Amino acid sequence: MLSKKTKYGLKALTFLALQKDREPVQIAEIAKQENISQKFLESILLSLRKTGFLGSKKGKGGGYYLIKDPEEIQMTSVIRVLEGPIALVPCVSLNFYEKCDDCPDERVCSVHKLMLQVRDSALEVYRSNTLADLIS
Amino acid sequence: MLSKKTKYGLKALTFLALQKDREPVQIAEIAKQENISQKFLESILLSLRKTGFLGSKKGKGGGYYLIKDPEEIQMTSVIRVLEGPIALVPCVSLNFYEKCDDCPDERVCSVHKLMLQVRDSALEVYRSNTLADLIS
DNA sequence: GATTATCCTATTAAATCTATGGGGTAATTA
DNA sequence: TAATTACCCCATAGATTTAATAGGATAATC
Repeated sequence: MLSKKTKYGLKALTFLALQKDREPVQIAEIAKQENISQKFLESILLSLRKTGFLGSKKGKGGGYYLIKDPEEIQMTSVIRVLEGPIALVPCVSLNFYEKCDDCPDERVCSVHKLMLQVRDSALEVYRSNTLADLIS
Repeated sequence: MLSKKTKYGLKALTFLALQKDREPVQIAEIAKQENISQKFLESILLSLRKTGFLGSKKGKGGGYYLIKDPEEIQMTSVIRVLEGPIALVPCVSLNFYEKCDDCPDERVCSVHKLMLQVRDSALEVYRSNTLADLIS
């Protein structure tokens, strides 16, 4: 299941991408428009800034704004930052690989075999979608 | 992330599918071979029996056995029974649909748009895999 | 210097997942 | 028919993760 963090983060990114100019938008306004807990959104936007998706400005007239063009923001990187691994099990994860304790041999593991395919199919979707695709 | 329940359930199904005949296999043996907590596995096998995948036999020489051919067991149904929804958000789920509280209009929701594609791609994988495919 | 709005840490509340415990029931075997 | 075997079922506890909240610090603007 997709976490609220990811869901809210995607909605916020979409909201910011839809702004005509790249003027800063306050957390409070995004939270209100998208029906998100303001404090929770605050931490999400913060992590999106730290990972290079957003810029911020303090003081009056401040807020958050997109730092790149929506066309350049791939869903693979957004998902990995907000949600973590794209794979459903660590043993098929490209960026968060981990061996299973219980599994003696991945090469003959049925779960591994199935989840490898699921990962690849999800990856293809995320790779072929940018933020720009989501707002069109 | 895939739950242990689903992971263990898939491993158990695979294990049973690999038995030459359809002789019952004891919970204890499956648990040992696949490194699964016996009591936990017990509840998983029970739910697989109740949903028509497995049969069981009590008393000496008893255990669980596959009730259908591996070719007839689609991953879509296995996943739905063990894991629940295939979709990552309820608003794009075919079998477990639910409207989002916060979202005023699904048709213009970016999360909805993205997750619809992810669901479809996962669905295609699960539909094209039977238990037989996982053991070959 | 007052106001605005982000920044940061810590904590809590809730939900879900995983595992365990203990006894009950049915089938088999002798 | 008695003993053994192995599934059946309920209840609960422990662990982990997620979601949300609180409170104050910091920086920029007017």
